[in-house]
Amino acid sequence: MIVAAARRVVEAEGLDALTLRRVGHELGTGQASLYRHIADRRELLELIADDVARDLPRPREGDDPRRRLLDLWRAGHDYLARHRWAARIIADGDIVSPHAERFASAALAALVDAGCPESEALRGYRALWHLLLGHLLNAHPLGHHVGGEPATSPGDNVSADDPGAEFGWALTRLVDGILGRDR
Amino acid sequence: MIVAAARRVVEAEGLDALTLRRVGHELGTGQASLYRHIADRRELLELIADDVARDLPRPREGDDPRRRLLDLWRAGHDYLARHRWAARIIADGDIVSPHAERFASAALAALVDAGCPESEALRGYRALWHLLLGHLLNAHPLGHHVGGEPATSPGDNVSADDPGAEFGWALTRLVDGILGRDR
DNA sequence: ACCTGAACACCGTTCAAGT
DNA sequence: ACCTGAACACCGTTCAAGT
Repeated sequence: MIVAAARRVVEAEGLDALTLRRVGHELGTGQASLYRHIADRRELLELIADDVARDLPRPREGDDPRRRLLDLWRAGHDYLARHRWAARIIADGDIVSPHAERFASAALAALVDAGCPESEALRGYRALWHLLLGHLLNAHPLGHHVGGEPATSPGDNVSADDPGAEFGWALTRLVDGILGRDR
Repeated sequence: MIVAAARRVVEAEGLDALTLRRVGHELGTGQASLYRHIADRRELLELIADDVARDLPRPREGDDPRRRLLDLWRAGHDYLARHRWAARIIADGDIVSPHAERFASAALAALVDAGCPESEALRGYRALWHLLLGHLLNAHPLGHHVGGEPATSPGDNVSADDPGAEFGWALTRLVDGILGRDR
């Protein structure tokens, strides 16, 4: 399968290594043959993006709603952090991914369950998604060295070297801001 | 000046149109001549990214600190939204932009002024930057059509069609979450 | 009818040849 | 010494020629 071959390349060598010639070679065929199955390179990117989206996490049952919301997004972040190339694909093109919509629906529902008014849920979802995307796409914020080394004060166990924890910190703040909860 | 020529191209025709041949033509010279002034294409991107960063907004004086913080980020967003290609450059490479650091320092100081503990300011800054970057890079969140059309309820004057206002909404929530303020 | 080698129009980058 | 035309090693995409 062409999607499987493309994913093998992209997981092993990154998005820049994903050329049609490389995928063709992986399948033991010429690059021109790929055009029997896809319209262009963009479509191939769309297909592998949807393929990763298939394994986006589902919400866990049972926890309290706010916890469930936070865990879902944190799990989504950690999963996509292992497949950063997917974030790059989503950012460039206007990709429509059916499998991603399942995650989006779950995230929207979790937000409402946690107490977000329905009229704000969609904007809240988008805000969370943009926060996630920003974290995935930019390891180093604008002007790395602002303020010198991260002032690791006592009790500050979240360093920039642990992107998952850093996202978790930001996520909690944004969720609390959306839910209007004081900590 | 080579940077000016490159910016002319990128502003008029977008980042994908920025080829070295095109810039060379703009300057009335061959593409090979550019290598007298820059090491490679990446360096040219870095130079024009730093060039936009020169005009990033400065904080306004006088307002109350929270307002000043919100205005600074909102102005930063609106400015970069007019130069979206810059966000793409920052997202791909590990760009170090001296001019961007001035904005970053101001944003950090504004956060502290607004009451953010120093030990959290850097993480707060990064969270805000990632939210901004996510907004700039992704016009359409994962699976556009979740929940059908944005449920524009009465009093909901922020639609997805106004990216500036949408960012403003998310920004306010994240800032309030960081500052631990209840609305 | 289906597949694909070879070609086309690009790209960033290099380097020997020109001044 | 400085500049650059022409070439090189890539791309995505097309299409006529092969089966």
